[in-house]
Amino acid sequence: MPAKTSRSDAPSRRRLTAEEARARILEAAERRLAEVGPEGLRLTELAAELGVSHPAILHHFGSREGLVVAVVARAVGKLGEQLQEEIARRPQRLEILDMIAEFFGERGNARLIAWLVLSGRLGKLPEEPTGEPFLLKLIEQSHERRKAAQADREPDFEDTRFRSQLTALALMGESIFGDLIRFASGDRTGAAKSKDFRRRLAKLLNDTM
Amino acid sequence: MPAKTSRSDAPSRRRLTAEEARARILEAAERRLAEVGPEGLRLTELAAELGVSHPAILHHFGSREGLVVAVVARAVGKLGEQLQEEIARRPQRLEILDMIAEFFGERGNARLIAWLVLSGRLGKLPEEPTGEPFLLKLIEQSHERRKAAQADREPDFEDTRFRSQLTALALMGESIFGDLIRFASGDRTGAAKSKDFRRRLAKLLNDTM
DNA sequence: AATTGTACTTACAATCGAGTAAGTAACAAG
DNA sequence: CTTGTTACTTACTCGATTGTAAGTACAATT
Repeated sequence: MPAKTSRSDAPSRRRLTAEEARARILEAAERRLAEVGPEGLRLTELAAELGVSHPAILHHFGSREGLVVAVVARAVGKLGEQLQEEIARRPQRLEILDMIAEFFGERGNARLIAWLVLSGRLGKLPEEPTGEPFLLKLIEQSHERRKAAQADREPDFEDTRFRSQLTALALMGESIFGDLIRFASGDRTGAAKSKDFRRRLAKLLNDTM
Repeated sequence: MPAKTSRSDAPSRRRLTAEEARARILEAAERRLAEVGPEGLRLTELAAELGVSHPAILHHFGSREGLVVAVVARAVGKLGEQLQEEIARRPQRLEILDMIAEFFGERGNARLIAWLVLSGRLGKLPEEPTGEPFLLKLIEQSHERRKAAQADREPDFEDTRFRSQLTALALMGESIFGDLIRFASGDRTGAAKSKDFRRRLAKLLNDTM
C-alpha cells in the first residue's frame, strides 16, 4: 500500500504555487552549485535542505540536469542585469573593480561560472546559454571615458577591449585562485590582500590610461 | 566459484613492476582529471582505457581518493620542477608568458588546478599539497631584472610581486575563461586571440616596467 | 458541494560505481 | 624445482542516487 491514507500528525500541509516552489528550489540549488559544482549536486541533499522530498524537485524540473540548466539560465540572466544596472551608475575605476570582485567573490559567482565552464556547460559553442555579448556595453562605456580623458591621442578600441578582458580575467582568477597564487608567491593571504591586489590593478590601469 | 582455474586463450600475461604500473595509471589519471575533474573520474572507465580491471588500480592506490591525491602530489611536483628548469634559461617576457600559457593551456594544467581548487583539494590550509612558495624564486628573478633595467629609481619589490601575481592570474584565467570572456566582449575566439592577449599583456608590463 | 488540476508524498526499481574476497600466474630467490 | 611474493583477475557486495508509480490533499472553479 503506497502512501498512507492519512497522516495522524499532519499539521495541515502548506502548499506553494509552482512559481514559488521553483524559485525556492532554484535559489537553494544555485547556492549549492557554487559550492559543490554541477557534479556534486545531490537531489536528496537539496531536498532535505528545503524540507521536501526529492521527487518534489523532479516534479518541477523533470530531471536533475533540467534543474542545473534552469539554474544556469537564471544565473546568466541575473549576471547581465546586475552588471548593466550597477554600471549605469558610472562609478570610479576602483569602485568598479570592487563591485565586480564582490559579485564574483562573495556571492560565489566566479565559482559557479568556473564549475560550468569546466564541466562544459558554459562557453562551448553554440554559445546558447551565454546569449549576447553583455560585456560589450561596459567596454564601450570605458572607451568613451578614455577618449574624454585624453583628447590628444585617440586610444585604440582594441586596446580598451584588451584592458577590460584583462580586468575580467584577473578578477575572476583572483576570486578563485587568489589565495593559492599568493601562497605560492610567499605572500600573505586573505581578504585584505585581495583588496590590495585590486587597488594595485586599478592603479596600473589608471597610470597607463 | 570465483576466478576460473585457467583461461584457455591466455597468451602468457604480461606483468609490470609496481612502479611501471603506477606510472602508467598516474599519467592516464592526470589526463582524465584535467578533462572531467576529480568528481568525474571513474575507476572502471580509467581501467578500461588502460586495458586492466579496475581493482588493479585500487591495488596500487588503495582507493579512488588515494589515486587523486597521488596525481595531485605528482602534478604539483612537476609544476615546480618544470617552472624552475625553464626559468633557468632566462627567456624574454613574451617567451615566458607563452611558456606559462603553454603549460597552463595545452597540457590542461590550469583545468586540473582549477578542478582541485574548486573541489577543495588544493589551496585549503594547511597548504600541505602546495608545499613551498615555488613562485617566489621566479618573482625574485624578475625583480633583479627590473632593477638592472632601470638603475635610477629602485622598483618596489611588492610591486614586482603584484605584477607577477597579475600575470599568473591573468594567464590561468585566460586559459580557462579566455574564450568565454572574449565571446562576452563581442570579440573573436580561438588560439590566435589568446596569443594576441599575451602579446598585449607583455607589452603592458614592459611599458610600465 | 462536487470536480478537477496539480503540488507533493511514500515506496520502489534500476543503475552505477567504489571497494572486497578469493584465487591465479608471473617473477625472483633459494 | 620449489617456494614466496605480489601484480592482477573475476565475481561479488553494498551504498548512494536518479527516476518512476501510485496515491493524497490542497485549492480554485463551476
